[in-house]
Amino acid sequence: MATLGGLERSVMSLLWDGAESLSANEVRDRLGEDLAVTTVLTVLSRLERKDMVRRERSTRPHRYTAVASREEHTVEMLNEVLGTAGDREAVLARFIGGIPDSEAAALRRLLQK
Amino acid sequence: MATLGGLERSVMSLLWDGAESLSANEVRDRLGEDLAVTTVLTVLSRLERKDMVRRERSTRPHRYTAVASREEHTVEMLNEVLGTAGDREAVLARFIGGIPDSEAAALRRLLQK
DNA sequence: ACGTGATTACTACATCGTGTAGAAATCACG
DNA sequence: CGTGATTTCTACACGATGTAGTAATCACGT
Repeated sequence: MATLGGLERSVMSLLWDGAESLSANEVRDRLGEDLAVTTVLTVLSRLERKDMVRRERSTRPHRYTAVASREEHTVEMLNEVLGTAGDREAVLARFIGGIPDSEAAALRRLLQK
Repeated sequence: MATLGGLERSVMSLLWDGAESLSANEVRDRLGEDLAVTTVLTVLSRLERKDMVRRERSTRPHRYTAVASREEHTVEMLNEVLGTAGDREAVLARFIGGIPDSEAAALRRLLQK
């Protein structure tokens, strides 16, 4: 599973938001905080190990991209949570009991087709 | 939020499955592993601090119960995950795209009434 | 009221994940 | 081939978790 720390999450956000790949230095610059590049590289390596990030090693600054989109990743998380659920349907029942009407409507529409 | 370790999760499972409250010794006995009671007590205290468990202090072995049902807790987790989602509806759309037909049917039914 | 066995609280330590970065190795360009 | 940029390796602090010993506290029987 993939539980991220704060900095890891910030880095993923950058990779998710901009569609293009980023180098370690670019990541460091876009993070507000004043971090050493090595710090960013460490984080990126860990994210790579967690299969959250792919690294282009053939170029000279290596370039990093998110393996999955933020939405794909979120869906994975949802399924992970539901995997520990016991009774999936009971959980979903409760869940939709608590969502705003507008969203319920959207879901109904999605389930229609 | 509430991210649990392995032992913590095992203890919660016990409290979720049996509906009654348990003492530390009862918890230790029902966990397969051979743990010291103090270990179990520590875990239960931490779960109490995390608001996952309520402790009845007036009795002499103290008795412990889960604050929320497994399903309630799972729904909380789901909402937590969705909170980091960016575009909730996009995520739900993808999610629904991936569930088995039977479950989609169940959801449709639930959204009907 | 008191001792004693059961229960709980306090303290401690190892391990692991994460944030953080220096030092060393490696690369590519002039 | 040297040199600046980049990457790798190593290290350490800190918090969460698993694990348990020791000390404190409680309640019951006599």
